Amino acid sequence: MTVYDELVARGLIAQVTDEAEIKELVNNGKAVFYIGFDPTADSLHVGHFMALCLMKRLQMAGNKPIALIGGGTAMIGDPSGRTDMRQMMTKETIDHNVECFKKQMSRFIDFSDDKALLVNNADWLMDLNYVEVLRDIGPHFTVNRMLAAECYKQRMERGLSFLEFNYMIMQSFDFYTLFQKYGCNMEFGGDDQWSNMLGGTELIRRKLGKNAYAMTINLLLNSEGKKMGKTQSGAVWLDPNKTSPFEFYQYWRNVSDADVLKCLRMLTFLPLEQIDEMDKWEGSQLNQAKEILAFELTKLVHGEEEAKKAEEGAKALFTGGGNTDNMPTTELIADDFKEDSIDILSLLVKSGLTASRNEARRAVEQGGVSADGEKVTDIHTSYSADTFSGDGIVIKRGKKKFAKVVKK
RNA sequence: GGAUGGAUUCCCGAGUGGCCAAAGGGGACAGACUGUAAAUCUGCUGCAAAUUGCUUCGGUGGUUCGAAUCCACCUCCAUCCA
Repeated sequence: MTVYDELVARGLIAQVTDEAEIKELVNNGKAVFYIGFDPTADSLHVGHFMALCLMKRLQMAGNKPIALIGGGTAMIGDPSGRTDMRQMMTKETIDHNVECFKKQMSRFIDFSDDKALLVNNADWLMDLNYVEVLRDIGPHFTVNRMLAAECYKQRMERGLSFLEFNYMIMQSFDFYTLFQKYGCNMEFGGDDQWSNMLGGTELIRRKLGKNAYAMTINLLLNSEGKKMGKTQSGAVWLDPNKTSPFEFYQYWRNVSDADVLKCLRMLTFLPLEQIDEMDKWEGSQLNQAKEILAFELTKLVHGEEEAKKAEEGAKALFTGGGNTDNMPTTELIADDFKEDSIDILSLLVKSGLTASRNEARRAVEQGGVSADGEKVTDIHTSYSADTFSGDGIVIKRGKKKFAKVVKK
């Protein structure tokens, strides 16, 4: 099976500019392609992860990836797919984020021996001269066409600033620059980037009279049509300090039935035959597929050791037995105790299981809290300091949130 | 620059002097049912020393016994006109 066919089979490809040509390039390792990542946060998230996987797949097939970090474009802010204007970011924040991105990326993509490139568009965007750019690039874009672009449509009603309007031009300029500098002939990106990417291919055709190609990856949507990789508290991050390997594992362990197979296909490197086999599974058997998905992804992102720990931890909590070593642990110090004991509400807040005492109170009143397997029914329950010596006790809030509390 | 309308809790949105910690919906959280799924039903959703107290309706000041609600100024947003 060729790489291209595999990408199709995995449901990754959304739109392409010229299928025949792209197939030819990609399958024969002749593509030099780039994917842009705007450093809007200090960690990559699941959406980026998908793009990185795609890079890896294509790199394994002999193509050369260029990871572009948008240190310059982040100064503008991409309006695509957004209903509100982005918060403007300071130069310092962006620089910091760029560093974080670089570190994380090098864990996935092999940049050694020129096998892949890592570039920052701040290097060529920041010193541009306004009038020169206008004269150089401006004539090749018409406002009419730009306004017709899908990515601006929803913003037409709510207002689109001139700043953001220019994003497409900046991104097109990136492609144009990479094409000349590195012979980059293809751009990949999320499907919401389609219009921005076409801007680049058009610019290259008009300025240089050469063909360049673009291909978009399907966004990872769940069965309800919402972007995956988001939780109530924000994105699922790849940085273990922002989303612990355990939480990461749990996120995938808990995807809905309808989404497991799609995730396996799009995100993991498991052979398609094996995934097709799982496609036949039904009902509770799908839980196994979810375990595989969670394990595989945690392994890719955090390494095998962490993946095993997360899996063990999960088993310990949900199926009983096992060890609790890897559970998030809170240490209590002497000051936390009043008259040598601590009440359940304080305990819940201390361990981060609830945000406030009010929330803790509610959780207890609704029967959602237990300590060492015993349901707590009284909000005045308190525990003596001795309880926490040794292995401490395990507090459970709801079905899926646990914390171990020990005395320091 | 001018005219008009607007800013309410996580989001949408009602409230136009006391009965307002603020309707309704969404989301989130918890319980039941389950498979750590979905759907459904129920509860719940500012904070705390908790039959009470404190902080919150864009900002700052004012009127009033009492202000999300009235007045003044300011900031921001939308629509129309330039």
